[in-house]
Amino acid sequence: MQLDQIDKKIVGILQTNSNQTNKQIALQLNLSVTATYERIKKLEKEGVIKKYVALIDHDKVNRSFTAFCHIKLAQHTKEYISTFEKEIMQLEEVSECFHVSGDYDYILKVYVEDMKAYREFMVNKLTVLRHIGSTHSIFTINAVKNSSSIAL
Amino acid sequence: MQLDQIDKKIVGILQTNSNQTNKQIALQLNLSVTATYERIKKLEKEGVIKKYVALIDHDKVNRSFTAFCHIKLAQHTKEYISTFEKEIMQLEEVSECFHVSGDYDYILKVYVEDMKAYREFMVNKLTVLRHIGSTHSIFTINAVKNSSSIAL
DNA sequence: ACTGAAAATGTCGAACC
DNA sequence: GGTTCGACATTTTCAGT
Repeated sequence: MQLDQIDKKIVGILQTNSNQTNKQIALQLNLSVTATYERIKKLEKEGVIKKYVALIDHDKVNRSFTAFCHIKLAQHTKEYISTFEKEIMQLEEVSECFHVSGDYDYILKVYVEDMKAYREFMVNKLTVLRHIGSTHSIFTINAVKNSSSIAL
Repeated sequence: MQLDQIDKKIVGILQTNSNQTNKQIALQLNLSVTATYERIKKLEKEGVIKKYVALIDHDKVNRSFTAFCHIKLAQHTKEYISTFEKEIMQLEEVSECFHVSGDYDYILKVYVEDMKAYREFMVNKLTVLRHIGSTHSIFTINAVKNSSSIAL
């Protein structure tokens, strides 16, 4: 699907705040409510907009501790990779997992309550996984910017 | 604010899909529409729910290339840190920026179209920033899991 | 892309368990 | 804390143009 300038603007608006009425969005676009409605429906249908979600304040739910965990597998066979990825998906503390280039194979983003909880996560959940070679943890001191949106 | 089990369930539901009607949510909670409505409003008012956003399919808008960029500052004075953080906020390619412990000072998550665009970002936008000591880039081969939600 | 109109929801007060 | 009922305002949704 090809996005024109108006579509891109809609995507920008909805990435910032999706809880606006069609009327409010139409106003920002200088478009009628129906035209806006149809464009949004199309973006949803085509899968450009994957879904709508609520973003939670980590501090208010005791998940202020963010860590990046770099992981090296013991081997790089197809079986090791696929097993590891399946298991990592099950860990609720892991909000993101990327297969990456470089010294390590995976980078995880982990949200837990505090350092104690992170230790428990490492000892009881992560290192019990088979196939893990080594890990390296980086702790965040402060989130300077933490956005879910992408610029178009 | 103290969250009970029902609140946590609401947060879970809205983190997965916020585009449901109160009625649909109430059904999942075995609660009345009004009770559901009031709990959600409270979560919003207290700031537990920060906002609602649309999530975009990166592939469909040509931002399939994800990189983690580790950055070391030249010095660690207050002035260097504050200037760097202000400048990094302005870069639209940077969706996340964390001040971290370890060998490097910052980790950025960068979304661009491809490697060529990443090179341009590095050369024209990142390395022109003053105060940067060194950088180390890690490229993602595959996103195994990429969620915005946190488990409660 | 716009107008107009029906159907569905959001919103909230009130009375009550 | 929870429920139900009711009612108005607002929105969504869609047909016709």
